[in-house]
Amino acid sequence: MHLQESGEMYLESIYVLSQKNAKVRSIDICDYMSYSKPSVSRAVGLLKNGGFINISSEGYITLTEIGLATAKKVFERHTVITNFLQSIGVSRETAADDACRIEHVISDESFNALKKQLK
Amino acid sequence: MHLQESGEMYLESIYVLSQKNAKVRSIDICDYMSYSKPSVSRAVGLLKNGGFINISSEGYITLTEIGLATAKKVFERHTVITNFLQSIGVSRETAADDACRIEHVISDESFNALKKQLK
DNA sequence: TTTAATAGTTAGCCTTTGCTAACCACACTA
DNA sequence: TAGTGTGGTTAGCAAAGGCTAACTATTAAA
Repeated sequence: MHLQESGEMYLESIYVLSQKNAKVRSIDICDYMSYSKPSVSRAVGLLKNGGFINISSEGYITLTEIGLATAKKVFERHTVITNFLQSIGVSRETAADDACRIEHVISDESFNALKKQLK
Repeated sequence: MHLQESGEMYLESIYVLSQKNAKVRSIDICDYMSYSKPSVSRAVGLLKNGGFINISSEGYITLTEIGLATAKKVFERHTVITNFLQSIGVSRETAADDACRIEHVISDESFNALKKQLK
């Protein structure tokens, strides 16, 4: 199942939230992403159908193996791109904002080249 | 009037086409972008309404001042990003493909940093 | 016990931007 | 004159992905 840019953002957010919160619910995603409850509700349903997350009966969200792998990949891109941009003089804030958008559209080849550059 | 990513792509295409063809019609954009006639017809109408292009009675499309400025800006981004990616070892083809998407989402700040890097 | 807050869902709207089907207008040719 | 090709438009569908309004269910507090 192919994941849209927005799906990647949701997975990344869930990953980040689960790094610091232990329990992640839809409402936490709403707060984190500043999206409405219905938007998150639908997205979460799609991610569940796609096999990227599991939802417990109490509403707690966990990443599946494939969901975690995807989230980690996107998150790594985010980190590397942010760091790279900062390394060439871009401000922390702008670097993070741009990384947020570039992470979804950059190819593996270019990403790896950027990563190499960073070392 | 704010321009969507797709609007930028159309303007850039019109700019590129007008560099080598003297006369640009909607059908040329169809061929160049591999979009259907109705898609291009609507996009062209929107760009005209937005004041980015003019259309002669014979159907020839020209960029207005603001349209040209926008197109040039996007095109410069495309060129700089492509060159930058190639300069760090990315293949010509992938660099161009990635530039095509990154050019629409990168901030001025990051773009200028990349450009500086290229010198 | 009734009320209020919190979490989530359902229904349905809106925009963007691609598409096909079908049509119009014009020019050229058999 | 009828048919054909070319360029463009209109009507309307579809998918993504945001939104609000309104509902349900559960828990907590007055």
